[in-house]
Amino acid sequence: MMLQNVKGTKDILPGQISKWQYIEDVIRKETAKFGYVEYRTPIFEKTEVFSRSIGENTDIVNKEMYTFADKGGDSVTLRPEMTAALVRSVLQHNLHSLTPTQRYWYFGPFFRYERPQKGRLRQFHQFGAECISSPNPESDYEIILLADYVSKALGINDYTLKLNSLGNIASREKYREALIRYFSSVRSSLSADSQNRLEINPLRVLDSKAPEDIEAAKGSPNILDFLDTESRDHFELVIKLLKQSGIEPEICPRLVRGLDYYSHTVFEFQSSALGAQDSFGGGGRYNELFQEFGGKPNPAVGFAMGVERMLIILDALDKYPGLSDLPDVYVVSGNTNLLPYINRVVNILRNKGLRTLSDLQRKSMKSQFREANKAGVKFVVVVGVEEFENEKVQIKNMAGGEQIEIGISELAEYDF
RNA sequence: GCGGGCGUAGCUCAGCAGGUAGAGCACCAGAUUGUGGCUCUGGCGGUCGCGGGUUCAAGUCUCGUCGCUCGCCCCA
Repeated sequence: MMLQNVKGTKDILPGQISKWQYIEDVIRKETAKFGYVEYRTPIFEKTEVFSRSIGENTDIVNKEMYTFADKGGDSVTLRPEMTAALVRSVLQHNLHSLTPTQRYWYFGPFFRYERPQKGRLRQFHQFGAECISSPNPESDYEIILLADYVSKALGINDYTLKLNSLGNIASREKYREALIRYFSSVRSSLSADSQNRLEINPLRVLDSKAPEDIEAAKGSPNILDFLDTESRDHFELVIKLLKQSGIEPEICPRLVRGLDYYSHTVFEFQSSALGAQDSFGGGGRYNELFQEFGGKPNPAVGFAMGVERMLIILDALDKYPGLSDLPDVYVVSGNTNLLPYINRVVNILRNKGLRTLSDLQRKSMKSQFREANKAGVKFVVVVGVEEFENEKVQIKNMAGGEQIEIGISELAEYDF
């Protein structure tokens, strides 16, 4: 084999690019409806940006980060997610003190060193949004609604919204203790992985896929029973607002997420069109992250959606509108001596705004027609010796086959 | 890091119980010398992922290796 791409990376080939552009267009339109503005940060950051925020004992930090020392000896990391980088940037530029609320969206590549499988790559793309500086449930609602708008605008109508609350820090700590007590009592029936999780992050025993863990988790305490009044009120208003907007969340008390910085609301968007990795989006509230970075406490909530996973869903649903990046016109000629005249014609067409091709291979007229046909143009403009001598061009409609002749002086005004 | 499946022309694949490679599509060119799509004819194109082993002989058996893919872990 010749040189190949790096494992877990994908070339986005020209035949696929219109799908990407379509998704990006939809994202721009929908986020604009909510008044969110785009945010771009560097592809890599100092390693502490992620290790400190995401959690030292998460898989992302432990084994999935692309971390390396640069020539100066600094440890840098290809971003595995956006939230930490964006919080770093907002703090650095004091954007959180310029307006009451900050609303941002982003789109770009992210990197995680994992074994690739369906819907999981080492370089993948996420679209996401962050709503910063509001502690209130209406911002949780707004963020989920934005994800809903984008999903539905893309035609993903039948997704499942899984929703849970981890509560505030006090609630979560109480629950954590109860959970450790419970799982310790059935420890021997847990999978090896989960016995390990019990030490590191007991919440994650809950969403294990191992049958014995699922069985064991059935009798586990319910996190929702541990929410204090503040946490419960918050969660209930989020649910109420969503329902009023026609979004029916599925309450999943065992939904926890792999990033340590979440509290209160957490959620996932799932679709049956995907494989084992069935969630195409997820997010939650992160009220403590600003402090982690040394800033003043500042509440926020956000989500991220996997673009490749949305693509899988759209492919399965065949949900693309008529996407076309086909050229409009091909200028055919059999005679290279006519190049100046050909180019004059080509330029007139391009200045009309038509996507115009011409032959670069010095092929026969027949071959040029074949290429024109394959390219999918609606019109061929024929420029031969006779046309040159008479200052004319032939215009052939490829669909019907009819052909007319007009003067080159009329070409600029001709209605194709 | 672990487990399953796969690896033959650009693509999709065939190749029976081992005897030194085929099809369709795609691509290129012709079918009475300025015109496509249909049809016909011809052409280009493969060290059968790579390396070792068994054999007179391996795409076909065997071992290893690499790659792809699906799944586990975890996430988007």
